[in-house]
Amino acid sequence: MRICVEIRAMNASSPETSGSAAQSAGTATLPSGALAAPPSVQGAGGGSSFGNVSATFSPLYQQIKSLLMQSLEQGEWKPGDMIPSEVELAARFKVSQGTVRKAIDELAAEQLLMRRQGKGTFVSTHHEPRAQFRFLRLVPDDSERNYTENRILDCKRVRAPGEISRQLDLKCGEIVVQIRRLLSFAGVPTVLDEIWLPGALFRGLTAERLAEYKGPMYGLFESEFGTRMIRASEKIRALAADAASAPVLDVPVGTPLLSVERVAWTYGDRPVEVRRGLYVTAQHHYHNELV
Amino acid sequence: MRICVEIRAMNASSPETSGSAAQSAGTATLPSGALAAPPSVQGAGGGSSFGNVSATFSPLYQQIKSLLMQSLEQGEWKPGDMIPSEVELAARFKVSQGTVRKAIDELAAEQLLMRRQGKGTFVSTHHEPRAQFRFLRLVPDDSERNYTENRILDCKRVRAPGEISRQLDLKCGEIVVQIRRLLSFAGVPTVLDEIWLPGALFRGLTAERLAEYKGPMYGLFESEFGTRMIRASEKIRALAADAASAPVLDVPVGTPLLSVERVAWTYGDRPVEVRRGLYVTAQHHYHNELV
DNA sequence: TAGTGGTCTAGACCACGTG
DNA sequence: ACGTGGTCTAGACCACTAT
Repeated sequence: MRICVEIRAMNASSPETSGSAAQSAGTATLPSGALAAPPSVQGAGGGSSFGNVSATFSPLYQQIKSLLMQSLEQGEWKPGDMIPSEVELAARFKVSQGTVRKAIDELAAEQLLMRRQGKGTFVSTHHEPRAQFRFLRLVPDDSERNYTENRILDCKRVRAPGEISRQLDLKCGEIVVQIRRLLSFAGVPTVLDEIWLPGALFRGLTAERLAEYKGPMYGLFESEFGTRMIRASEKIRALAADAASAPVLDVPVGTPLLSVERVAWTYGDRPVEVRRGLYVTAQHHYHNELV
Repeated sequence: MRICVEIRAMNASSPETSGSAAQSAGTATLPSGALAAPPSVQGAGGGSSFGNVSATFSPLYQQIKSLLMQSLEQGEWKPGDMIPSEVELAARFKVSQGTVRKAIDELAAEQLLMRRQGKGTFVSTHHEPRAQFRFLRLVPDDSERNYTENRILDCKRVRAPGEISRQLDLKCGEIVVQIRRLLSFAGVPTVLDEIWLPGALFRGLTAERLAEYKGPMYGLFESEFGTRMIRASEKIRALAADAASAPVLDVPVGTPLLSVERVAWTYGDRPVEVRRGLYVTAQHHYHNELV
């Protein structure tokens, strides 16, 4: 099904330089076929030289950004893929390259795209080494960050506890995948995670699948389940190790631990993961940059 | 003393549109007087249509950014001030408005400047309400963030301990101001901070001065001591309250606390504060957004 | 109405990576 | 040599704010 996409709420006209015959861009309207995707363009119409409606104004580049985001979400370009060049996209959307550029700039700032000069613009992926520690802010006090030993303790499907279903926007009692896993650094148990994922999105996710997978967990989610984590929020507290966690982390009961509660979102601001971690901070710390 | 500033390592030429007589920008060289400030421009020279030296290439807008940063650092525009308009700056630096814009964009992203449509571009300040909680990431679990009770426990000048002098890039044994203060939320002691500042930069800083000052501490530093914190880095751990901190925070010895060690920088990547905080996270949490 | 930042265009050239 | 993103320019118009 192809739907006519109406971009361009209002628009600047072309430069009328002294004596030069620059072709007019005027108030064009993207005719169709630019994208086989449902439209999501807001903004009232308006001419280039008369009535302008200032309510619900959305810049062109924001509309382009939305369209690009849709293409990403719908998998027109997969993680790791190169997307069309700026010139191509400009032609597709019937806007200038500069406008496409500004849309891509924002998507790159949000880490959804990666620009590489001379090569192209690529869809980000959790598989590239750079992304390895994008969400794990725990770093060793002295050494470099190195690879991790990941032990899956548990993986089962359960009815979502109230708090979890609320955070995942699920109906009460819906099925979630519940994972427990232990991360060790240089043989030292350091991170005990408990993870909840919407069952509907992660059919076929088992402890075996998790255990045999080499690489970051978000990479697995992205490649095998088509769910890409693009943003997260964490709440951090200090907590004493209890009888359940202490033996797993190999610390005495009562040891102060970092409690890190994360919610992760995918496209469209949909929460798709709740993760509660307990971090041993004897040889590590949670790093944060304030700007 | 006025020094000739050599901007513009290499440069694009003007558009030679069909038949139009656009004036050439060519390979201009900022003659002088653009700014009464020491130059800091790197980048080798080069013509517009021959040999280009690719080593140490620095885009024009980065050079403009550096010059703007110098003006900020040297106080040509004070916190809260409006800086000259983009058009004015473009004229001053003999570049296009777009180039100035890109420089300002980056400075705004780094929170050094704030753009306000229709009004102008302003130097950020720690006094504006927005900046109040820019560096304090501890937020109440339930309620909104509200004002704070700030009690100065101590303020003295001491020889910097080894670790502190190292972090502040001071010579061993140099004098630092050491402050201890307690933050309470709704009457509940919550944050116990220990702060070290280079003594040379904070002459005249006393407990009285700190106590009587209403408003954020970084605001005081900015207004009264001309030192503006623009960036910080934190290391977070879980720690048990000890005999010294427990009574002040009104918690039992052994209570798990968040330990937050901050280093803050001013212009030129110079560290000017070390701060060690102990946070009670019974009713609060440290909030962090991952992107 | 004037001035500011914000958007958009069109075109030129540069730096980078690959053939 | 070619294609990609990156820089730079010049100019027009829009949105917002203050007067």
